[in-house]
Amino acid sequence: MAVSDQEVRERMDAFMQMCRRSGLRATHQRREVFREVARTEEHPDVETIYRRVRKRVPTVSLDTVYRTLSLLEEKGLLCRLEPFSGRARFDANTDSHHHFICTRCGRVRDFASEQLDDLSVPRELRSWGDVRSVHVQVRGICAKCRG
Amino acid sequence: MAVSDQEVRERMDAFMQMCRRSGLRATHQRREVFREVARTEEHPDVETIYRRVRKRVPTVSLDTVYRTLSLLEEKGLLCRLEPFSGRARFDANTDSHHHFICTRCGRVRDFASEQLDDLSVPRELRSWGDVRSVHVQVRGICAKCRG
DNA sequence: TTTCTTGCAAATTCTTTGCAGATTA
DNA sequence: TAATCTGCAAAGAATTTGCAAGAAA
Repeated sequence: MAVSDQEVRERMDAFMQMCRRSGLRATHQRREVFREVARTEEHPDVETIYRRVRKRVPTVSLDTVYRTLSLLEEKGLLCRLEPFSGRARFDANTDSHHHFICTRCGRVRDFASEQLDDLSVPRELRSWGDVRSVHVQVRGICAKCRG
Repeated sequence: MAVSDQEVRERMDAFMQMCRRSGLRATHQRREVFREVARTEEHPDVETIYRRVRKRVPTVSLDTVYRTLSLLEEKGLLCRLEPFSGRARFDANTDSHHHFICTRCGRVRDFASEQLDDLSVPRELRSWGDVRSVHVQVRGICAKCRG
């Protein structure tokens, strides 16, 4: 679950570089927010990150954590697990199918594929738990947005 | 984008059957909420469903739409596009990777797979837009939850 | 200094809940 | 009738924003 020291160092370097390139300030708060996400593979939520950062930066505020995470996402240093989930969206198609998602407008289009349905996933997964289903998410820019 | 009349009819039948089996009432409101999701492939959000249902059931309230959608999801008649997105979660791994998600506890575990990275998606997708990346989401019950 | 950043507090947005009256089987 | 549903209004959770004070180049 923990990321190697080596890897964390590389990620921190990438962060410092990004700041220099973008003319942003690598403040104490920003460094510690990024470090908390960079050092783990457990994909913490905002509240968790906030709680952990506060141990080292007791005065940090929750909205700074939010602002920093948005910034880091925008700069490509991290991404959110479900990027298009501002509001709940529903699907009455209960057959197995997959999704093409336009990363610009958020539109989602279904597609079916027998080939993708019986995709074989790495053997190691079996020791992690019972696999119930496999969903493929294809991301890109839709024809409408491409213009 | 529109679902065939035949398919819509079948979905409505499944809904009526579910109500009977579960001892739930197939009220006007519930029927129209389900119909709105069942008749389209565009995956509408709650507000959109509400707006459309109101055309036929002007007195329906937003919270009834919410309650009905939860109920329908629970009964397996529909599902939400991003089921695990109560709060935002972050990932500092910018290399291509995939996710195993436990549908019980929500824990997410990364895995890499060259084979999955160059998955070939159906040809038809190319006409929908530029494909940028492919993410595989494996859902199941993790070893810890299985007990 | 001068621009960028932070913390506070309040606002927004999305979703859920308690309750009394209306509705359905 | 008897249990279930609905609409209303208010509460709750997650996230965003305006602003004045504070920190970094």
